Amino acid sequence: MAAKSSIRPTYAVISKAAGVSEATVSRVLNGDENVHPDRIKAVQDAVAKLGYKKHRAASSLASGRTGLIAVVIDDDLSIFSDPFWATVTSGISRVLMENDLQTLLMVANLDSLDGPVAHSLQGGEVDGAIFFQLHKDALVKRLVKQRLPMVITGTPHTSNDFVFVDTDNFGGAHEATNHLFSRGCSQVAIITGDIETTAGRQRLDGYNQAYRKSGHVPSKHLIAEGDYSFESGKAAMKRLLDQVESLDGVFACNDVMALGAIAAIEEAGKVVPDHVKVVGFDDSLLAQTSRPTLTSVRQDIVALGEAAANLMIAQLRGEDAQPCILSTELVVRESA
Amino acid sequence: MAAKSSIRPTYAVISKAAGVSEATVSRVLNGDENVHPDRIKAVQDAVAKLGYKKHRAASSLASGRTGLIAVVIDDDLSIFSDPFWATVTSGISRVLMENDLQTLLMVANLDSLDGPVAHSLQGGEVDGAIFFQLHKDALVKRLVKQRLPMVITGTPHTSNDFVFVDTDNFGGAHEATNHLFSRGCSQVAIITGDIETTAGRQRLDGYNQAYRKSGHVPSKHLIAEGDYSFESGKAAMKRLLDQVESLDGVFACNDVMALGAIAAIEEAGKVVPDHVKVVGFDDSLLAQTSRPTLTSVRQDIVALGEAAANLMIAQLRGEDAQPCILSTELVVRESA
DNA sequence: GTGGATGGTGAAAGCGGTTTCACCATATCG
DNA sequence: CGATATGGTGAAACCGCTTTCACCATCCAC
Repeated sequence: MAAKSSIRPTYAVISKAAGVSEATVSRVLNGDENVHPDRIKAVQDAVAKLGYKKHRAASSLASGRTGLIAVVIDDDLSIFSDPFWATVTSGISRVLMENDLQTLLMVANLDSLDGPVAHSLQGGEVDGAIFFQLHKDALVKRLVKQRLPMVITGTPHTSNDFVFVDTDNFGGAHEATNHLFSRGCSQVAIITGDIETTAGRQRLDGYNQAYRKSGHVPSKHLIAEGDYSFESGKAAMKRLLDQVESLDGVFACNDVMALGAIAAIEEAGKVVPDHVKVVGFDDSLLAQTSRPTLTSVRQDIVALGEAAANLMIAQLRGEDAQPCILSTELVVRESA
Repeated sequence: MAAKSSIRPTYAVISKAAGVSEATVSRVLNGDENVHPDRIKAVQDAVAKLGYKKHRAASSLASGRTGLIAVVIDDDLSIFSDPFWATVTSGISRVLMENDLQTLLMVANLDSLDGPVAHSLQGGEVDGAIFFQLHKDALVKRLVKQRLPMVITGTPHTSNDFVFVDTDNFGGAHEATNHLFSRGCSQVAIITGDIETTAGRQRLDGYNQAYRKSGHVPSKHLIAEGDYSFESGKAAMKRLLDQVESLDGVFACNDVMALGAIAAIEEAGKVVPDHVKVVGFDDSLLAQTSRPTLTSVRQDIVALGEAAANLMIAQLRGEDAQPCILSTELVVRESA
């Protein structure tokens, strides 16, 4: 038994100080309605005076609630280069902390239905889990069945069963594409992200719809697939420039690929935005520091995290949580 | 009492299945030496067969150990734009998980000695804490006194008392500066980071020493102070160009400022690297995607996290943990 | 062969909360 | 006015694991 660094007061102490039973202390501290105001006050005073703080482990053991929410991140490439998840996580963490919940971070490969993460989540070690960018939803589906409260950040493939929050990928892409047309472009290409992901798919859909609405017809030649990396953006742009001579606008599904595209355009001896206009997505730091600075679709990433946390809290309260789509905003800079 | 989603086996079940007492089950599961091999096997078999997993809360309550390590991040600007901490954290998290410890994420303002974070840490809710970039060490000092195992990521100001891991800021800056001289520069400036931080100070020291070793004398005019932001880098560079006509090299203490510097240089009508060579620090994604691509000092950020986690684990085991400095590597690209 | 280490074990007492249950007051009803 | 709900309360069981303690074997030395 590890020596306790300091002797914390327990219910025994509080109840004595307040002149009530431990049961009543518990009632007060858990917001039970049926306690006489006088005793509520007595307990609260004692708690304040003695600087009492509940012992999490003891509370968990007795109640079955841990006060822990897992934030589960697939152990993927993107994490190491993209500040996105860090920002979302900080939003989540803040809201959870305000609600007296703690954030348990799990970075791991989620393919296995049997890894340590899966065990933790199934083993009742947490009260809920917030997932990021789902590639495979086998694990999540199972957890839903076990009635673990969950929130997905990013739209899942089979959306009906899950509670999720997401940026309005469709709307953002739509606006980006429209912007290029309104700037006078007539041949607008798209460099997609991974279209296996819903975000990638939705951005492509937004592009397509904007294209059709503009009266133009989106040609297959104008669609190049990327994977969110700089190199893929550059390569895709090279292909596009080769195939479509009159190309004068491109919407890249993230900022990194947009920079790749700009690199390719300049290597081809053309100038951004004079010859080809470029719009990115994310409005990351890159968009502000690149030259030319990048017009980009901004998403409120912190808000995304906060929304995820709030949906989780709603579920824990037993309220029913509706999926939530956050709107985007186009930030116009030099590139388009 | 929340209904348990599934009935987990308990010691009662295991001990019956293995034909031993619960005490012995506990001994086996906690690696007690003095148990007969036959019983160890019996228990292990029962555990495997029944898919037993320890109940964390119960274990914590009884043992006083929570199995939780806090990763504490000051609620600062940098977090939202810099992927640095995310990467470190993922390294930490991985190592902790491999050692059956969990990562509790706390993003909060650490100025107050009395906030929720301080309470959690002091209240025995975690077995240890890993801090990032310390600005104020009042809280940390207090926790050290309370004998909470701690690791600081980044060199603390008063280093003697703490266990910490850090990148070799001095060495990296030294190498960067040397590189500029070896490329033929003679007037090499530095754009420092926040020199209130030890990292900022060490990088400046490395620059100074490299300068002296080269036989040149570092002039005060060659030192411009920045704050790690793009704008500060740009402004600093503008000042430097105004003051030192013959300037032909600059070492910026991070990549973002290096990009700011490049922007200022080009605005002044000069060319990188022909007229002025630039070296950054971090080797972030920015360094690879900027144009010209950026020569930068690379630090192994994941390793930094892993080292921090390993130092924590060593402390938990009662071994004494020595501070640890990770070496850097200069990645040469177009800018210098 | 006896006394004292030593290894191996189980019963039982916690750890610090939560929750059930029985109980005593009042308040409400017919 | 007796019978029945209702609010408020404390005693005690319990959550699942850890650890102390007492105890019984052995094993060793003398």
